[in-house]
Amino acid sequence: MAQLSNVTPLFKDLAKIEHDRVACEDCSLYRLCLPLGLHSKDLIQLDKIITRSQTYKRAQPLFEANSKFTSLYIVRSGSFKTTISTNNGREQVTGFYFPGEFIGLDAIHQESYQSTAKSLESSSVCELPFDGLQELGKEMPQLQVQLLTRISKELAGDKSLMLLLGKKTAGEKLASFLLSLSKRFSERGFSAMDFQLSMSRSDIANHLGLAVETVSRVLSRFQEDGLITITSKSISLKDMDKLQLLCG
Amino acid sequence: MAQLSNVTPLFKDLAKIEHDRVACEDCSLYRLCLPLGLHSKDLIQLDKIITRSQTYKRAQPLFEANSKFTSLYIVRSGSFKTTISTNNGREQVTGFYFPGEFIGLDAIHQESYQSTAKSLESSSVCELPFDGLQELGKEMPQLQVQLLTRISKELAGDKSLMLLLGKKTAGEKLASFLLSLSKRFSERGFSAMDFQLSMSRSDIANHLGLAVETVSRVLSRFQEDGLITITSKSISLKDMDKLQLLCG
DNA sequence: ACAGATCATTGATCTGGATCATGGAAGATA
DNA sequence: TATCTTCCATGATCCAGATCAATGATCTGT
Repeated sequence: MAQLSNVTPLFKDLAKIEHDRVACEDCSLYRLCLPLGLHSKDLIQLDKIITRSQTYKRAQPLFEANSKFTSLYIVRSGSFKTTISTNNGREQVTGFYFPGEFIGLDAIHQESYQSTAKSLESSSVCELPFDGLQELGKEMPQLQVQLLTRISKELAGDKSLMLLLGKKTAGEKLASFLLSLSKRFSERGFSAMDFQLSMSRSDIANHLGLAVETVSRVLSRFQEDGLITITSKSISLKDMDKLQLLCG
Repeated sequence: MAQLSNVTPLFKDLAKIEHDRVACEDCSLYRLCLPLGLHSKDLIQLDKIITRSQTYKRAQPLFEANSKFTSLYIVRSGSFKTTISTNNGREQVTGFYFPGEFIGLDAIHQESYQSTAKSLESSSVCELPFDGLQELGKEMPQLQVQLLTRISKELAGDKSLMLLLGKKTAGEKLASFLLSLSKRFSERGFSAMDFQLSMSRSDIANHLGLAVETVSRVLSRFQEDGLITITSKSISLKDMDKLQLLCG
């Protein structure tokens, strides 16, 4: 079967870059991002404390667990995963992050990051030093509201994931996962039906509390049943209604 | 074997009440609660928007999923559980809440609660209307910081729970759960070794992604191995070091 | 104080998904 | 272009924990 031999990295060009100098106001992520709802003059203030990163190559860490917490990050292009570990080294993928999404929110309450964040492909971020953000927050309540809203949304997502991990079968897990990706992609102006999986099968398996082999098998089954077409990293959802039903 | 025939409800008297009129300043939960770090005059403002509830009896809902989101709640006495459900009615216990802890943070980003909260025993709460809180927040950045810190802490806890649900064995799950309760009780000035389980075995099982029978068996095994003593709702941790090791 | 309902414990059996094993495809490195 | 390594798919086997079943303990309401 023909494979796409040279897959374009996901979201690479979503934020039109000139990496290091694009004001929030001009960024194509604006409507998905933190600044939404801020006044233009506030936006300029915010802009001042943001650092736009250079490119992270695949698998490069954004921060490591237990390192000092200094900044929140917003994905600018590409994608990331976060993981936490047990003492004896078992690892759990706690989330995948796409453009406009925050990374590091779970560290705010303490001195150091509790997860490790790694890029899944060639990616970039906006760095928001937390001290600076708090300073700004004193004069810009709307910024605090935004932050609170975002973190609440992540919390809600994690509660749903608990339901998935605790109560769903392998098939339900995969169906839920694919539809959740689909939703996030379409919110970002991409096709809800056809997209690239920037993460490996084993990242998916780990995130959903499954073995890689199970993920492979279930995806193959979904394909046989005409629910999806999948070749390596490219997936196409053929029957979203049936997938929806399958979610449990 | 002798059972405690009439177990005193957990935490019933922690917040010395006179239910409806105890200023935050005088509340025994002060150091665990939201107001921590606020100036005295701010505290008075905060006090004004807080409603102190009457007693919720066992299994009484604090709010239901899909009802309109209006308020955050802080447990004042007793304890609560929150649950979410799949479309086809399977339920996941997403958290247990003790005095000084927030309920409803995952609803901030939307119009309605996404979970249902029910009391586990005779309990009471402080109700914080979210609109009022936001108004206050505009003049009291410290309040926003507190809120952000609390929600981040819950987020971090949920990430750890994902690790537990996805990667731990039944024994590791129970050991982690018991130690986590122990920690929270001792933070509240109670014994870290001896406490009451206000939730049923089936709530525990559900929360940890196990069957009730498994919870029973593992607890019995822990008892045989001298790690704990347990009679109905009363538990006593006999070997915290070994339990710690068992967490994985 | 009693009856019915719910909750907890323990044993017997079953199963979904893990683990083990293999071979092939696709990136990475040089 | 060859070699190494990681990733993915699929088959065979196994097991931790689910499910089924039965009994006793505890709670609730009257």
